[in-house]
Amino acid sequence: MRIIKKETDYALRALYFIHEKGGKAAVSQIYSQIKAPRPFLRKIFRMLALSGILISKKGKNGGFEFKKPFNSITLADINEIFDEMTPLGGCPFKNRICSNFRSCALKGKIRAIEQETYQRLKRTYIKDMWD
Amino acid sequence: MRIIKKETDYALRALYFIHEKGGKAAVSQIYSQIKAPRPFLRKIFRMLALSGILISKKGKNGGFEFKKPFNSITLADINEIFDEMTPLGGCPFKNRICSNFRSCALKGKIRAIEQETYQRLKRTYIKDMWD
DNA sequence: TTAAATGATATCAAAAAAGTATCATTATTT
DNA sequence: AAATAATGATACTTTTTTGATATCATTTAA
Repeated sequence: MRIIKKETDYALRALYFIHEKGGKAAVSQIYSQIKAPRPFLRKIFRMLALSGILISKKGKNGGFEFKKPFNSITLADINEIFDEMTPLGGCPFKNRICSNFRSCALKGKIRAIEQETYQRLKRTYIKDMWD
Repeated sequence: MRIIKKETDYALRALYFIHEKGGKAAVSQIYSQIKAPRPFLRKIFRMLALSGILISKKGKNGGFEFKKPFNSITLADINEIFDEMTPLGGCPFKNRICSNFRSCALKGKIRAIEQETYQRLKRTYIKDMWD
């Protein structure tokens, strides 16, 4: 079972770091602190910006700052940027849908469990993850 | 998020099929019914036998039958054969443990969520998954 | 004008998951 | 005894996903 991806892990650490630094930082200041590869973290940050978690400032002295308040960000907010949930009525094995899709009783049960876990992520605020 | 692997999925369908067939069947009778590749299902069945879920009978007219009663088998029983949980105190990214393992606050939180999901699997009896 | 930041995108590499192939062993049937 | 049909064991291959790079364009402040 894989709850989160490495991208989510890096994103969480990076967001926490920015928060501690007063709410703004550039990738060059962060990546070594959280042991993330610079170009990978850059990609992650672009997605965080596209998703409305951060605002990016280009140019010298640029960087990223929070758009969504740090205290309001949940683990689900970050996770869903990097990992898709099975849609309602969908099969958890997107690419390997078998021919009994219609009558398949399992997919709904598995998805329900996935959704319960997702609800748990929704209740987890990242600000509390370092307590 | 990936709750179960395809191996678990096939195993569930196969066990249900055996149950419907009266409690005993050979791989050759099952694989086409559940749309699983024969050699893959064979490998899966060997693991189910090694794990004490099934008993195997070799030779002509051989096959597999339940060792553990069908009604007592949970989703967790099957899942844990094919997918390992993060151990207590361990890192969910086994292969990419960073240098701040000791002080890492995240790994415990993520594992706790994983464990909650696992507890849910433990409460799910496979006999009920076709209701 | 230069330096230092992000935007965008294409590509690559490593790991995990899914699936195959093959030969050995065992038991039943003929 | 021989043929058949099942599992045991194991090594290998392929496909998919995840993690990571590389590169060039654009923007902005000093």
